[in-house]
Amino acid sequence: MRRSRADTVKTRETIVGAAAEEFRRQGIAGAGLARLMAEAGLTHGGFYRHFASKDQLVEEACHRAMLSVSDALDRAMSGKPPEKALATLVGNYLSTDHRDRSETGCALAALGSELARADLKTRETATKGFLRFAQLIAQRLKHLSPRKAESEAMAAAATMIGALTIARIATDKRISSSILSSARAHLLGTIRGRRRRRRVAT
Amino acid sequence: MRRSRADTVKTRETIVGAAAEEFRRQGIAGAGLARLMAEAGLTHGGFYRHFASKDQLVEEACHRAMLSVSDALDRAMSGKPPEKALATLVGNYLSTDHRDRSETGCALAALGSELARADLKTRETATKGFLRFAQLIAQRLKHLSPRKAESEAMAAAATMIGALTIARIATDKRISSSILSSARAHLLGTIRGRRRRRRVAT
DNA sequence: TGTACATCAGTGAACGCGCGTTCACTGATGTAC
DNA sequence: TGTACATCAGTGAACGCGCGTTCACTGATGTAC
Repeated sequence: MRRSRADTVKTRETIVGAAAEEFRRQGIAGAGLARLMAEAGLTHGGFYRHFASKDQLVEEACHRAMLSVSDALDRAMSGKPPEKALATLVGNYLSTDHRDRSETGCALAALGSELARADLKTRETATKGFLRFAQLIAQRLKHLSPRKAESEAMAAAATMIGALTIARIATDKRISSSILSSARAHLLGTIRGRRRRRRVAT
Repeated sequence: MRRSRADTVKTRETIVGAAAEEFRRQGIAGAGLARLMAEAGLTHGGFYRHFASKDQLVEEACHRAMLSVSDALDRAMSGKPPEKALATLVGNYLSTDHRDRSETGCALAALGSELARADLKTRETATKGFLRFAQLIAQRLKHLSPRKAESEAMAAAATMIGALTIARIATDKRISSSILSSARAHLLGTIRGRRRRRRVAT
């Protein structure tokens, strides 16, 4: 039966939320609409009252997932000085916790290779999410020119996404952890290392 | 009708080769056995004379794909001094050519997030491929201790895989290219930069 | 404010489709004498 | 070396299944008077 406008909005949010988790857990192709709707407490028939297609849900779920992760990282860094903030970001992103909870983590790491084959709108959303992620880093690289900071931030973001993806592929926990810690060490080295070396030089 | 033993071996190779391309092109879930067998010049019914399941083909195709890429990189570097060799590797891997031809490129970038959900054997094969890739780098970081070289090589490999994956998501060519060039600049900077800075210091 | 009617969120059955997998069948290859 | 038979690579139809999507139906909500 018909629901109130407020309920309708809430239902839609619930579906997007369930999708954002399910896609990151099972992959886009691996997550079926029927199961996903059931997880949102609904039957699958009602899906098309809210969305034109699965692709549209993918785009919105991707958007939601990206925002929630970069917001969480932003919050974790808030108030901290640049170097500490970056260490926090790197530590949080490249944690075993993040690795073991892909359903609430970074969509680019959870869905990267599938997103490359997604439709245009979804890819644009994912790209914007990546740029926002890179910007969280860039704005804290104060010792670099804006251009160089943007470039270094993109590389750092790519390192984190790649390392998390590979750490999830590895079945051997020791190897998986060493991938994460190698990336952490490298990134912290490029943040702090520059400064320390400069001090030695002068 | 029955084929000669030599033909049987050749057919199997053809299927694995077609699969290695098709999986990287369409994704693992997106590549169907019927189409894949047709591409190998066969009907789908004969598939199970060669493989126990799709999963087994995924594992073998992944293995083949990884070997062909690291062999190609190894060949491109052969005979070159370490620093030049690394620059070649980085330049080849992070090229627009590699980005635009995922079907013959690195399986970790083309299938990363799907491999994280693949079966155990496939994930082990993919992990070994990653470690081999990292080793191609590590053995050329002669100015570092073996342990540090391994760690830095893993981080560099993760950077390349992540950057290529994101470059394939971006629909805007300018953004896509700037992701590749940012990662290239960063990696070449960590190879050459260290040395230059050390000279300044001493 | 109360009544009559249109709207539409959600249900559950059904659609066609392509998937991975199985199977009876074929005829050339491989084996045994 | 030649013959008789077993093997099995490849074919093409068929299996059940879950997929995304559609639809007739329901009844509470929203709207118009």
